Amino acid sequence: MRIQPKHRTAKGRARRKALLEAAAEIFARKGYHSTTISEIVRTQKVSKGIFYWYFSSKEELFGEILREAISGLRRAQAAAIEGIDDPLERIAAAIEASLAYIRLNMPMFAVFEEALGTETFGRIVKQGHKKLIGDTVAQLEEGMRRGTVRRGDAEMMAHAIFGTMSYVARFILPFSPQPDHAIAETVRFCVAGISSKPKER
Amino acid sequence: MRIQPKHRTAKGRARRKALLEAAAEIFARKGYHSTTISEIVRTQKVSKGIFYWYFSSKEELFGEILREAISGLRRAQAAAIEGIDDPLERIAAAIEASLAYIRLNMPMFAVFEEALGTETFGRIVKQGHKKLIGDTVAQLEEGMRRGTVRRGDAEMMAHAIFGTMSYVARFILPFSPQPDHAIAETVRFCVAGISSKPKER
Amino acid sequence: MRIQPKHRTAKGRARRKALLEAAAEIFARKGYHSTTISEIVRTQKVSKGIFYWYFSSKEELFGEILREAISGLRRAQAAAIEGIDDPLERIAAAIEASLAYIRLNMPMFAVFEEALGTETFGRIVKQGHKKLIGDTVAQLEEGMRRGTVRRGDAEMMAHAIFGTMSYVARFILPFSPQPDHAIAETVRFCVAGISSKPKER
Amino acid sequence: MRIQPKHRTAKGRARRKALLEAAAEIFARKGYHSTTISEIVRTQKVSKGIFYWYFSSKEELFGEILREAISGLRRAQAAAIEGIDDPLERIAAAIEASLAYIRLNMPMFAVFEEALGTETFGRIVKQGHKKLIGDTVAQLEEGMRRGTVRRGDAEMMAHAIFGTMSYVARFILPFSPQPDHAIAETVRFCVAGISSKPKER
DNA sequence: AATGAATGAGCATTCATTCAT
DNA sequence: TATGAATGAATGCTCATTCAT
Repeated sequence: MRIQPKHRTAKGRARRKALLEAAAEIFARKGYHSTTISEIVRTQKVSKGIFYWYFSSKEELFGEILREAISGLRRAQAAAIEGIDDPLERIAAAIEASLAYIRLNMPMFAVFEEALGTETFGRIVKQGHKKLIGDTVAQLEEGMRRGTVRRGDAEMMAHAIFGTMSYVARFILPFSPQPDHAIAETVRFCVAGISSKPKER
Repeated sequence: MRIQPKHRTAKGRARRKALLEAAAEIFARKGYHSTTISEIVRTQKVSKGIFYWYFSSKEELFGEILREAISGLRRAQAAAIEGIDDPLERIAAAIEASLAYIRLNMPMFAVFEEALGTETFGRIVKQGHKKLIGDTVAQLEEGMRRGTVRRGDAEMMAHAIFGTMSYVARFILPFSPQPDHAIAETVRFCVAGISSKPKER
Repeated sequence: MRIQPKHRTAKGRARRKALLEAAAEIFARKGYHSTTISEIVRTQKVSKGIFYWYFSSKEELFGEILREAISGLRRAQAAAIEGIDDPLERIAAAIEASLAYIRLNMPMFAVFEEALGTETFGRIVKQGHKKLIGDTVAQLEEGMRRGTVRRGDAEMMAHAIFGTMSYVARFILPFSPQPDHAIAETVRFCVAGISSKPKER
Repeated sequence: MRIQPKHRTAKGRARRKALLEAAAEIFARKGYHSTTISEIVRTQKVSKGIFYWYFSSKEELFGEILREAISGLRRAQAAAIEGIDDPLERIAAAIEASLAYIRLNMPMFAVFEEALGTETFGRIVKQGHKKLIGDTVAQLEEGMRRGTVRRGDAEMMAHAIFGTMSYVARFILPFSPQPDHAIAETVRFCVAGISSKPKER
C-alpha cells in the first residue's frame, strides 16, 4: 500500500496532513460515499489533481483514516489503564478514556458501520475490532480469576461493552448537554453489567 | 411521506411489495449508496421506468423501509411484554424479542447508521429511535419506583440497552454459532446493568 | 461479452448501429486513444449516458468493431475466390477483393497496429490474423502441389502478401489518384513473388 | 524541430540521451498515448520537472525519436548497398539490412502507424517515408533500364517492398524462432516480385 | 401499467505541463 | 540543473430520473 517515499518537504507533509484531516471530518459528517474528492480539496483551496499526488485513491485515504482511528483508540485505552491494578477498574478506566477519545478526536467512528458493510474496508474494521475486543477479554478473564468480575462469557461481555460504548459515543455524546454525566452513567452501566459485587462502585 | 393513492389492483400491490422487499434485502446487504435502482428492478425482471410508477424516488423508498423496520420492532417489543408484570422482566423480554426480531426480519438495521448520517434519513431514524427509547424509559422508571431497577438516569440506561442490543444484533448474531446463547448473555448483561439486586436472574 | 438481450426496438437498433459506425469512422481517423466517447455521441447528438446503454465500455465497442472488420474481410475473400480453380488465381482474386473491401468498407484497418500493441486487443487482432494467414497458406500449399506456386515457406509467403496488402490498403489506396491501377500493381507484385512461372499474368 | 541550444555539459548530454532512449523503449512497447512522462522519468529516477528542461514537450520528444529512427534506417540502407553494382542486388541487400536494422535497433517502428494517424506526426513519418521510397525507386528505375527489374510502376513496387518489409519486421521477426530464415524468405519474395528473370536469385 | 430509450449532472482518476525554490 | 508541488482540463463511466410510446 505504501508505495511512495515522497512528500519530503515540510510544506508537502503539512498539505498531506491538512487534506487527511479535512477528509476525516467530511467522511465523518457525510459518510464515505457522499464525500467527494472535490469537496475535500475545495476546503483546502487546492486543485483536484494534487489530491492524487498525496493519496493514491479515495479508498486508500479512507483506509488510512480508519486504521489510524482504531490504533489511536487502542493507544488511548492502553494509556488509561496504566498503573491501575484491579481489572474492573482498568475496564472502567478504559471505557472512560475511549469515550473521551472518540468524542474529542474522532467523529470518524461514525463511518465504521458503513465501512463494515464493504468488501474493502470491512476487513480493516474487523481486524481493529478483534484487537480491541481481545484487549477487553484479557481484562475480563483476569477479573473473573480474581473474583471481581462475574463468571460468564467474557467475549460476549466485551462485545456488549463495546456496543454500548460505540453507541453512546456516536449518538449520545455529540448531542448531550452534560457529556461527563453521560460518560459516567455509561461506565456505571457497563461495570454493573459485569461486576460480581452487588451494585455500587 | 408521500402516500401513493394508486396501485389499486392486486397485481399492482403485489409488484410494489415485491420491489419493496427486494430493495430492503439489497439495501441491507450493500448499503444505501451502493444499491442502485437498476439492481432492484433487475431482480424483479421489470423495467426501470416501472420503479417510478410505484415509488417516487429512491429516497422515498428507503424512508418507507426504514419506518417499517422501526415500527415492526416496536410491535415486536409490545407483543413480548404483554402479560408480564415486573418491569425488569418486561425489559428483559423486550430485549430478547428485539434481538430475535432484528435477527429474523431485518438485516435492514445494518443500514441505520448510514442513514443516520444523512440529512434526509437522519430525522426518520431519530424519530423512531426516540419512540423506542421512550418505551424503555417508561419501563425503567416504573422499575425504579418499584425498586427492582437501580436509581439512575433512566434515559442513559435506555440508551445503553439500545446500544448493546443494536450492536449485538448487527455484529454478533449474524456470525454467532449459538445465537441463542448470545441473546441470553446480552439480556443478562443489560439486566445486570440496571438491576438493583445483587446478581442473579 | 454479450450480456444484454436489449436493444429491441427498431429505433434502438438503429441508434446502436449509428453509434457503431460513427465510432468506427472516428477510431479509424484518430486511433483508439484519441477517440473519446464524447466525440462519438456528439456526432449523433445524443447524451453521453446513452452510449453506455448500448455498449458496456469503450473497450468492448472497439473489440466489436475489430472483430467485425476481420470477419468481414474473410467473408469478402471467401466470396471472391468462389468458382475459381487455380490457387494462384484464387490468391490474386482474394488480394484484389481484400483491397477493394478494405478500401470501401474499412478505414478501420488503420487502427489494427495500435490495437496489436495492447494487452486487450492484441489477442483479437492476432486471432483474426491467424485465420486470414491460414486461409492463404492453404491456397499456397495447394498451388505448390499443382506446380503453379514456387516451392518455399508458405507461411512466410502468406505473411508477405498480407503485409503488402495491408500496407497498400492503408497508405496508398486512400491517397492514390488511380486506385484500380494501384490494386492491379499490388496483385502483380504479389503474384510474381510467389509464382513458379517466369513473369506474365 | 526545435533544436535545443542548451545542454552543454557532459552530464546534461548524457541525461538527455538516457531519457531519450528510455522513452524510445517505452514508446515502442506501449505506444504513444499509453506512455507517460511520469513513467519515462521514473526509469531514470529523476523528477518530472527535469524532463521539461531537456525536452519542450512529449510531442517534440516523440518527433525526435521518429526522425532519428528513419534517418538511421536510411543510413543502414546506404551502407548496405555500397560497393554493389547490380540494382536488384542492391535492393536485396537494402531489404536485408533494413530488416536487420529494424530488428536490432528499433522496436520503435511499431509506433509508426499510430504516429501516422496523428496530425502532428503524420507529416514526419510521411516525409521519411517519401525519402525511403525515393531511394528504392531510384534503384528500381536503374534496374529497369538495365533489364534486371521487370517493367512496371516503380513507385508501387517500392511501396510493396516497403510494406512487406515493415510488416515482417514488426509482426514476424520479433516472434520468429529463425529470424534469418524469415529475412531470407522475405528478400526472396520481394526480389521475385520485381525481377524480370524467371525465378531464382 | 409497462417498456426501452434518453438525459445530464456528477464522480474518481489521469496526465501533460508549469512553478517556486 | 534539479526537485517536489501544483494546476486544470479532460476522460471514461455511473446513476437517479424522465419521456415517448
